[in-house]
Amino acid sequence: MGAPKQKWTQEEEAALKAGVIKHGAGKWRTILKDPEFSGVLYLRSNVDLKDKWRNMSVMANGWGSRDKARLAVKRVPQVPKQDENSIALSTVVHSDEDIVDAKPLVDSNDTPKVPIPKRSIVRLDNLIFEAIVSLKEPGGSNKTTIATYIEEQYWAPTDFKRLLSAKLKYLTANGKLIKVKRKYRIAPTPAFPDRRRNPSMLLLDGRQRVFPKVEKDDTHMLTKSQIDLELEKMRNMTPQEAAAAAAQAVDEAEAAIAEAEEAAREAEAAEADAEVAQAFAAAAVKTLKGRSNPKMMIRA
DNA sequence: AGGATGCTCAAAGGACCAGA
DNA sequence: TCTGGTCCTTTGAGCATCCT
Repeated sequence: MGAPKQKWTQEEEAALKAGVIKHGAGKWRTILKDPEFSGVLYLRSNVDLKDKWRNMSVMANGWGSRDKARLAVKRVPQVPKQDENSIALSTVVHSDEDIVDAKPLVDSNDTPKVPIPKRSIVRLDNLIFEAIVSLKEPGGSNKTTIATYIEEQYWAPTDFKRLLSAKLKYLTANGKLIKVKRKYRIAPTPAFPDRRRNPSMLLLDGRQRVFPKVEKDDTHMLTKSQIDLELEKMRNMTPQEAAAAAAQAVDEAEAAIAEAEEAAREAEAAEADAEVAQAFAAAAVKTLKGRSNPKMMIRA
């Protein structure tokens, strides 16, 4: 082999985790270019990141790399991007979010089988932001317009309207959206959010940031001069300071992952409850269908 | 407008090395 | 010898640009 083996340090691993949380798995080039991580990951290529993330995911699944290689589906032609992201992070970052899904993403074994269209799986709040941004309506967009936009762009579930209303309400309550005369527009976001408090910050469409779960007294807007000051500070960082910042990012990322894993466990429990409820409902329907006389049904 | 071409990026699989 | 970790190569999708 050409290059000598370079063992991944804890710092690099943490930077990778933080990068995946920030940009998503599969965005290896983006992570490498991110000044927040490039200082730590400068020795790594995008392929290295991908390989390391693959290893880390394999370990998390409890499979050895050889086991996984054997079990791996034989090279489906270019499974769409975001796939690994959705597999690896769906129980981490996205676990507490509504998902708009075009096709079944995984089967019961969490094994991807069906090639998924590019825009197949997205979070509803991201869609709402995307709709508002794309529609560019003065004063914001109303619910109907947003719904129409999303339905045109994505496959929407049957109870989509209800989900949308709930989500709009939630986002407005959280201060992420501003509602004026039935129109919604995006609330201004802090330029340099405290990521310890907003660890699951996500990048929307490479341009706009979404900050889930903003605590009431948790936001602070920065003025332009403050932003300039922050930028200047970053530029003047010594390697040691940059390393310290990276280490801090690592801690934050790990805390975020732990949090997300907890949320995922809760989601799984909720799913199990829902399955039980569904089974009861199905049994009830079956019982009722078994009765030939409709009047009897009503009385029953 | 739309087809051809080239570039970039990511996924996947295999090769290789080191340690248990 | 086996297994895990890292590196390398191949393949294909997406995108931008150029040309007809």
